[in-house]
Amino acid sequence: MATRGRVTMADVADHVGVSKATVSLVFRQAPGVGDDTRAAVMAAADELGYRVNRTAALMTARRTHLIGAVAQIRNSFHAELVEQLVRAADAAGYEIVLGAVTPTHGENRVVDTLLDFRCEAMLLIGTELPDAQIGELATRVPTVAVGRRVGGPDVDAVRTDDAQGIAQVVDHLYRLGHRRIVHVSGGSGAIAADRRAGFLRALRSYDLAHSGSVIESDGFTEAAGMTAGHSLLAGDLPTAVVCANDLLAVGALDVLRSAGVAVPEQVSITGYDDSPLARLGNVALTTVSQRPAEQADRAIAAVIERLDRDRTERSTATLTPELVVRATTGPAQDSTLS
Amino acid sequence: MATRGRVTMADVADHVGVSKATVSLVFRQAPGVGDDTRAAVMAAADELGYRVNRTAALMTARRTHLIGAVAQIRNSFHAELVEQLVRAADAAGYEIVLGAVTPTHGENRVVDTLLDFRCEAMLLIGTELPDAQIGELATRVPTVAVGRRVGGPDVDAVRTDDAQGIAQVVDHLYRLGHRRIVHVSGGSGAIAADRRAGFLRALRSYDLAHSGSVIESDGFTEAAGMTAGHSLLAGDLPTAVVCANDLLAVGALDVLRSAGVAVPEQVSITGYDDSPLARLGNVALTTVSQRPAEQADRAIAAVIERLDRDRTERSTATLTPELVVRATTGPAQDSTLS
DNA sequence: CGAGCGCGCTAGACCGGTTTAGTAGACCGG
DNA sequence: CCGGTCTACTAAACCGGTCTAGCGCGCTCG
Repeated sequence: MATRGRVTMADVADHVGVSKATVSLVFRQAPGVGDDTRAAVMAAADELGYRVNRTAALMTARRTHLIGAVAQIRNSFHAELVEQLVRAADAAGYEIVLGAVTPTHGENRVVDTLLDFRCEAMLLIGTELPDAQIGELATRVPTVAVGRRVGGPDVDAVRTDDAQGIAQVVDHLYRLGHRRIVHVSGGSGAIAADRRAGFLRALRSYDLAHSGSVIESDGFTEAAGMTAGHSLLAGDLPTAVVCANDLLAVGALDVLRSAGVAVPEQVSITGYDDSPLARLGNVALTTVSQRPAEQADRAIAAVIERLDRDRTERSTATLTPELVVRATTGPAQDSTLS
Repeated sequence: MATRGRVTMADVADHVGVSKATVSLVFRQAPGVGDDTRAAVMAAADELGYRVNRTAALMTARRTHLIGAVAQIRNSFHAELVEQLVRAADAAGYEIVLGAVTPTHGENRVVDTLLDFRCEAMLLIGTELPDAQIGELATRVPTVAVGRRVGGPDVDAVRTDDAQGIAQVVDHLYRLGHRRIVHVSGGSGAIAADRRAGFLRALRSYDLAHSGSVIESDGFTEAAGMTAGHSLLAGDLPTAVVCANDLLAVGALDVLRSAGVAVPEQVSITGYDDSPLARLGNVALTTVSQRPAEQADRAIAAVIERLDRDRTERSTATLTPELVVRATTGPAQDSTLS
């Protein structure tokens, strides 16, 4: 049944009649072993069912080739990004160790666990940790914040330009004739702040600051979006609602439609992330793509430059997000043009 | 910057003037250390910034208290289950190591990686691996298949009764007057097979076998659901469509609605999993809950019985799934009652 | 008052690899 | 025939913990 006495390197060595060191060399494809010996070792390993013990190997090896990724797997955009990271890391000869942030397991806890696994670098996806903590982490291990602006001299950042993304949305709506535009914000985190600021700036650039407003919500969730939807209904309906992410948009969309508001005829709604959710036919949300594949490539590249090429200066990559127009936006209805 | 010379247990021991062993005892909260010594060690560790090296600890310790979980994080039902597993494992003093199955990282690869991390048990969520492979894995390490029926004497299984869940759906539809019911299957895996069989059996029990049929699809994805939707449109529309999971249902729903088919007025549609997706207001899918919290509790319990209580006989738990009626099912439209 | 016990602590082996320093033998030019 | 270099391989130290056996000491109890 269960192989209690695991097969070890010494077993293989004995079986072939060579030393542990030789077996080690063979398994790391290191040079300096004759072809026949190599073959004999492989054969014996095969026969005995030997597998290198990763844990033991990690102990002495200076390198682990492990990269930690912290993500909220419930968020489908995060899930997609993780898939891309796995792909990109794989291509570079690294492995992603995934830490799932859940209601019961906060980011700090997850980071600690990943450090315990001796990850050589850390990718923080959509993190809401304070800058100071990220900075401190970065002194221990190369750290890349994905999807968010971050301070600190040692922290790399890969993100799309949220302000620009929101500006694209506002521009799109403006061209459709919208003038009274409301932003549903995503709470108090750094990402929400960037998007809110981008929204306000875009409004000003169109001289719409007087006719726009912001609804604060308490997070990037569908529930928060529903609450925001109710606030919208309670007041004077705008012609367009710019939500800070897709989940918020879906929540708001739901409440408005249930209340008999036609979308996009009466009110246009937009999201952010282009998550798989937004792509669903029944949702078909106009949104902004954060280019997960490119972000993943950049993030892995940043890690590798530090790990394998001794880069020490900070690196930041800001990609241009991409507006994805779907079915929740349309021409403003007899807008009260100024 | 980076602390090259990591602080080790010996450093802490020297600093306090005790032995390595004592420091080890303190950090494992083991008994046999005086309160003052304990405090002194903690203080020194704190001062030096010491953290136990998990990798080293894993090497000798017979126990790792790690449980591997293999999941497709893109599937929001899986993501939810993982969250529950993390919670349940935490409560039992274990930690979940999450392996993400992605298009580029198959289940086998993920399992190998998790074994390398010396997980003491393995949870396979919605696995599509062949029974033989699962059985072989189970001889190495306690294994629980979550959400699927599985053979093999050593493999524990926690699942909901898919046949019964589908039967509940069919019953619900029957009471609404539906007679011509089509099943959209989820491919060739074990889970899809169970649901298909359950559907056919339910039809027979209502003597509807002649008026029902099955559309085969190539997986549990939205894309497959869309393909199925097109097949439906190409033929004689049934009054109800029972999909093998929520993603399929959402895909089919999308295609049908785009084609002008009213749901649920003209055709009722159901899913399976009660994933967060199904709960979205705009989707509001009638579906079947697989009780993720309970399944997680049982799965962890099964693991713990093997690990901590030496159970060796196989254990299977089959929970009763729960029909969740939402907005995609309604009375059959002037059904062609026999 | 001495044997017996439990507590607090320690020395040193050990886990399963990697790595370093070094050896034995083949080969080669002079 | 000798010194030198290269190749194939090995012994032993080492990584940073855990664990076992055991030791000294103060207490209790007959």
